[in-house]
Amino acid sequence: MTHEIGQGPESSSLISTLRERGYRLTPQRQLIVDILESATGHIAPEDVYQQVYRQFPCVNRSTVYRTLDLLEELGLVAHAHLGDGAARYHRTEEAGHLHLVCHECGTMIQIDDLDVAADFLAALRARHGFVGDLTHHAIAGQCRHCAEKNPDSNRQEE
Amino acid sequence: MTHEIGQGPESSSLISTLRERGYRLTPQRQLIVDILESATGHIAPEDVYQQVYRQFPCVNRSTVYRTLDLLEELGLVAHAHLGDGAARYHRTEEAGHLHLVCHECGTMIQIDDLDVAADFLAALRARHGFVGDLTHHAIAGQCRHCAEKNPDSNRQEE
DNA sequence: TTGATTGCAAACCGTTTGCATTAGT
DNA sequence: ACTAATGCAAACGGTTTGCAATCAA
Repeated sequence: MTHEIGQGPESSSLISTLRERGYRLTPQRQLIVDILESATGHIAPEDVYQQVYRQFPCVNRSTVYRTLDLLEELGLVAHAHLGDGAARYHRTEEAGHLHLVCHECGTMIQIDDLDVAADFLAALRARHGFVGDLTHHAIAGQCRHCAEKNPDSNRQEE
Repeated sequence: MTHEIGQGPESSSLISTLRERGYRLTPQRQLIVDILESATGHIAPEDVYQQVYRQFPCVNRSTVYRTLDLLEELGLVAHAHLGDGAARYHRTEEAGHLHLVCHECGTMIQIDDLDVAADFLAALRARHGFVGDLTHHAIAGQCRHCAEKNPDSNRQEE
């Protein structure tokens, strides 16, 4: 890497976190963190890479993956699986969402208020000692529209 | 395919379903259906293929995939994503299960009684018109053991 | 006979890996 | 100087595809 990568304004918490844990501060990491910090909501590794690439085509995809892994280890980001292909990353600062994905039309409903799930999660915890996280996998099903149009209860598709 | 593939005892409902819908009854399809019918619980395409292969090595993986797709279209099987790699197929006759997967130790808890989720699903339906199916994706989280050992609420891993 | 179904091989997508080189500390 | 981090290229697992050959109807 010979090109210069300017450091974003918000890297300070990252920098200290990295240093504390003995990791090195590289331009690539700064860039990727900056991108994650300016992104809203969920973003796939490929999207991160595309944004990186626009600025610095020399940065490699695998570095994006490795950096996302690192940031997840450090607790700065987390990923979720929304049913389709790639995982989606988001800053852990941001509140988690529930994702309802219709397996007929593909519509995704995002639910910010996690209270709907509170009793269910409490029951899982009480009965099985399991601390569930419903934000990690999308919830499959039929959206209102498709349920009205096609009210079968047997079908299950992606 | 020159080898003979005997037809299982339970193919009759499939045969009629196929014929009704204008599909052809091939030995490959019979074999795969027989395997699915003698299998208990969830089974990955690769597992199906391995069992097929043991009996008839000439049958191709892609035929397994295509047949699973077809059977799903016909409503005879459904698939679920349990967090790790491959999808798992099961007969739709069999009751659905909830799968709780610990993202720290990998333990999977299977819950046959879907009542735990009933109120939650009812709430989703009432508030968003969404008919959710919690059996399609595993629920991520921490199992009892890991939650006691490592009670952080921030971490999220596969 | 003829179109659905198969086998094959190759491609696909998202991700991971081994290794030599580079560059933070 | 030392070793973590990178770029590269190749592999991975799971799945899908285009096409010519086959075979159930």
